[in-house]
Amino acid sequence: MSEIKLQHIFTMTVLLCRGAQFNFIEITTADLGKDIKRSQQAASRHLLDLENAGYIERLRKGQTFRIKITNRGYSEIESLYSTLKSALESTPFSIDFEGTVVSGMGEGAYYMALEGYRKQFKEKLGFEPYPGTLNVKLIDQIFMNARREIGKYPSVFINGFSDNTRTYGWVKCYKADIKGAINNAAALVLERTHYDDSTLEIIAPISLKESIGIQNGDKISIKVQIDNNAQKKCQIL
Amino acid sequence: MSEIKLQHIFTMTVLLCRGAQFNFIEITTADLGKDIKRSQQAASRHLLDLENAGYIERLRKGQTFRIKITNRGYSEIESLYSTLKSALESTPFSIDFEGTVVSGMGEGAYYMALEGYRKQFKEKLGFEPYPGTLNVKLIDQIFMNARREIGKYPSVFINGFSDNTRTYGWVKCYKADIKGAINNAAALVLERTHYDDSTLEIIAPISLKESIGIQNGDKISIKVQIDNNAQKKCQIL
DNA sequence: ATTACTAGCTTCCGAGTAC
DNA sequence: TGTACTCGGAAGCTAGTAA
Repeated sequence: MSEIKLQHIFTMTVLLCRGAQFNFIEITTADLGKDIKRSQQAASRHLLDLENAGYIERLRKGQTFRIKITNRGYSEIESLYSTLKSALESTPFSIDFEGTVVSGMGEGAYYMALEGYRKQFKEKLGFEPYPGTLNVKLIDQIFMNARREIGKYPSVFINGFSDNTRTYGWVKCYKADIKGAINNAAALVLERTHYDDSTLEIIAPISLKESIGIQNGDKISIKVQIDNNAQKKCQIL
Repeated sequence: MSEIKLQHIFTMTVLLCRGAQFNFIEITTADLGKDIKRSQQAASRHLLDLENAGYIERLRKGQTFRIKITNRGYSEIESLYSTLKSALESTPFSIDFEGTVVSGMGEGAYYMALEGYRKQFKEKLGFEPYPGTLNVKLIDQIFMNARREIGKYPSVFINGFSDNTRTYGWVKCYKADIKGAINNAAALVLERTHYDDSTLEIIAPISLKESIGIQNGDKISIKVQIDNNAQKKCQIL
């Protein structure tokens, strides 16, 4: 963990921006104060502190100073940067849900059986889903809020299609684990659904109810993965 | 610029690491306090402040809270991260020198004329140097310190060689600009040199003394470039 | 167990000003 | 001009403790 004081972060950043990693740069405490949005006196204080801590080196040149960041000073700011970087870039991009298994209306099985969907599922998810969705009734308001949000994130996108009689909407799929059971299921966000935000629909290569022994009324935990890299794009928007 | 208070940076970072960007996470103020190396009370204060600022959302669950970072809160920490990132990754990796042109000992011209060097210069630097080095006497202690350091950084490396009579040392080249004159010169660090750290040797495709009209005794400014990407490797060592 | 209020102390800042 | 000292006040922290 970084030992540098929080108050000195911007001061070091400004010095870095001006090239003080390699050069003794000329900067007055008044200018520095402006850049860090503090008074001249505060900037002067910071420089004294940083010098005492061995994070910067100063050389007198008449009335002014020339300043260079030491290797130690650079390591400190780099370490802080790394901490932030890992927090922002390596966070577990997943959303956890808890709910109880409920009986579907048979609709899931009907849609899963349609060739227009089956082909795409196999191609894009890598498995042919067991015909039928596992419907999970979410047990808390926070899960419902999250349920509403997952659709915003990058997904495996299953296109809608139409046959002779009607059109079928698109489906967004998110890789999902069911804790204590399988790790290659998928959570669905449907263009047209019969459920509200309190229900999460899950598909898997196998029958979850039969093979894992999940029954209606059982409580289960589901971890929905969100694409880590695609995430960044999402946040910039 | 980020509006988030400095004191809250670590608090937000810890929340982020625990997945609070997507989930309402459970964390007690005591645990949070430990992670940010502050008291339980300070952590409690931070959460109150962050909540008021609209950077986090909290839901009561009995005696404890569940916490999620808002979009606004995420933007704030991201903005701070960007500031640091640009300071660390986009700094101008160059070292500035000032000195006066001095007369060489004719040695430079001799070495530049050797086929063993000329071939490599042409191949690796992209130009055949004018036979003769421009010798710059550095005018300040800080430039001599920097002169001693440049050899540590990644360079265009010219291998040494030997002919029938003797061996010749390696040469490290660094892209360099001469302010107000040309921008495709190179500063040299020699394995075996006749000068101490107070002299910088420069080569260029043309005769700097003739074509630019630089004369002995003139004061010149030189900017030596350091490879930006290679830099990171260097710092880890 | 928790969260968070209060009191008191320390750190940090800005203004005035010496040099 | 510059830097940096002193002083008063604000901000932030800890410990004690209420709820």
